[in-house]
Amino acid sequence: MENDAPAARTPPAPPPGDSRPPGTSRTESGPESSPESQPDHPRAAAKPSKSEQTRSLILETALRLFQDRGYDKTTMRAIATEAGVSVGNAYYYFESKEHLIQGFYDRVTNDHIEAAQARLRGRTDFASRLQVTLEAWLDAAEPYHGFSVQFFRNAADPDSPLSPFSAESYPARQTVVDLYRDVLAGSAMKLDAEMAEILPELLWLHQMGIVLFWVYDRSPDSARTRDFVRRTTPMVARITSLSRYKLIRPLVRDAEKLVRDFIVPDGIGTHERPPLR
Amino acid sequence: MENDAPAARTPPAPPPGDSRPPGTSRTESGPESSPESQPDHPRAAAKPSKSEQTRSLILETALRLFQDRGYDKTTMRAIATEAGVSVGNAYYYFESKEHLIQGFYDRVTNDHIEAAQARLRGRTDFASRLQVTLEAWLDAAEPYHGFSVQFFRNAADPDSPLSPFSAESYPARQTVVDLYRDVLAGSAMKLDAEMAEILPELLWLHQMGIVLFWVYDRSPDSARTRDFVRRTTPMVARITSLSRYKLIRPLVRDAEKLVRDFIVPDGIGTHERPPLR
DNA sequence: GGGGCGGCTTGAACACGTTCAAAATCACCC
DNA sequence: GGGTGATTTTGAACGTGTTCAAGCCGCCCC
Repeated sequence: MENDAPAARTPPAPPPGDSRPPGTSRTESGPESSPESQPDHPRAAAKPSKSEQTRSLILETALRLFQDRGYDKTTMRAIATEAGVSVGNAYYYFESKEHLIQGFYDRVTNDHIEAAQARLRGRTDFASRLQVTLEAWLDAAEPYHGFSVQFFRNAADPDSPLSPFSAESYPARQTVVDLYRDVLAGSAMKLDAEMAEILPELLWLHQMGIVLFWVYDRSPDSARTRDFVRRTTPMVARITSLSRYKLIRPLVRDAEKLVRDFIVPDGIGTHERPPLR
Repeated sequence: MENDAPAARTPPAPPPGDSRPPGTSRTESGPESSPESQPDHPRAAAKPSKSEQTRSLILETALRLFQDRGYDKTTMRAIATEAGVSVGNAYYYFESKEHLIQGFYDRVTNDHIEAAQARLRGRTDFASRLQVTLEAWLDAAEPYHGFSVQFFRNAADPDSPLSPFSAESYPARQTVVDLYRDVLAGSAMKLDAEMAEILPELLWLHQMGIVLFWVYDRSPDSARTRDFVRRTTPMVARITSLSRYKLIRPLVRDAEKLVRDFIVPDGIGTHERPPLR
């Protein structure tokens, strides 16, 4: 939407450098997440610059209102007013209303990883590790089930920067893939080296599938999804374990190639799709 | 969205009866498609009432503009102007801009069914029947690949009437399920009677999966999706054939129950399965 | 102090989807 | 023809997401 043909009225160009104000890594500035872009002060616990304060104030307010009134009924004006800033200011920190949802996603991801790691400690059975990891996600996401649909509407658009396959989503995605790498590594399961490299990504995809299921699930407390996880995890584990055998590996490779093809590389921008025909 | 809390400003009630103006069956009134829903006047070839003319004029215009400029860049004002009517008039016939997309979907569905039936004639091998059916869909949909994303954004919202699982989508969905019933019935494959009842729905779901893949597929002429279909169809056929065996059937039943749970029942008449053709 | 300079903030203005009360047109009967 | 009620059509107005030119503020250097 932003790199479409200009709206014919936009004169010069974007004011802030190119995209994001400072201190704006996609994965929320959790206590000790991966010191990604700028490993400036790995120690300095909190240096909430004025800018960062404003940013998170807006985000907090938005998420609160989203939960209270739902996404659609929360206007940007309301968010701004409630946060005590101007609309324009909200847009200075977030490219669009939808980008605020990314905040929710980042938060869930962080909570998930933390909770999962706690539950994984001491467990070595792979199926069990996989199951607790997925359940940890469900627990982390449950409070936001109400407007998760909004998030998924964007996920369905491969062009949206909010799509889990997008380049912009790369850091967040990688964090989760790493989690699954750990789920595998910490298990007693024997694995081929190449498969150990490939499987985490596929397990991430599997989680995406579960999430899709969950979005559609209306049962109280997402009981149906939980049931689904409980029942299918052993199957997935079995398949994973089969990847040891030469016979199966090519299949796994194919699957991985497939995923990789859909992930838009962290390179030049979006394949501008011409207006068709 | 329409049955949320009222907008507090809408005084009495909707002006047109309850929902749709006359002559507005969901499956498009193609020139000589299958005289489906109402075989009232099997003869009267065309009685395009003024109302119906206006409606289809608007739809045609919209679809044309969508193809020319893309969905986002086509404004309701542009559609109305181009069609020579007022914006309000467009809204008289279509609840929203997104509902216009339903027109595209209906059209593709009709084209698909027609093409599939032609290609099915003479074929008895199930795998082959399945494959040509899916390929027929790809061919029918290709011209609209450009804005298929738009359609799928809504599909991702279980609440949207545009979701393939919605009650409003019931007729269109049923038409396709019937097609798959035929794909099965016309094949040489032996089937358990109960499975024959259940499988068409699952094959429909399978098609939805392919569609999802296709939406994301950027390869020229959707080559990757075609490849995918070619490679996975035999597998699906094998699984289908396995449903003959007692051991597998419960699994199929489970899968079907799952689908059924997500499909929102058609308002009043719970799940009546209408006479199949 | 003054003069930049760059990050931050503002709010009016814009474009677009959508609504609605009123007007126009049609259908039908006396 | 004329009346009457339904159907269709109109376009101004509204609310919302988004943009942008202009202003503000803190900081550094002379």
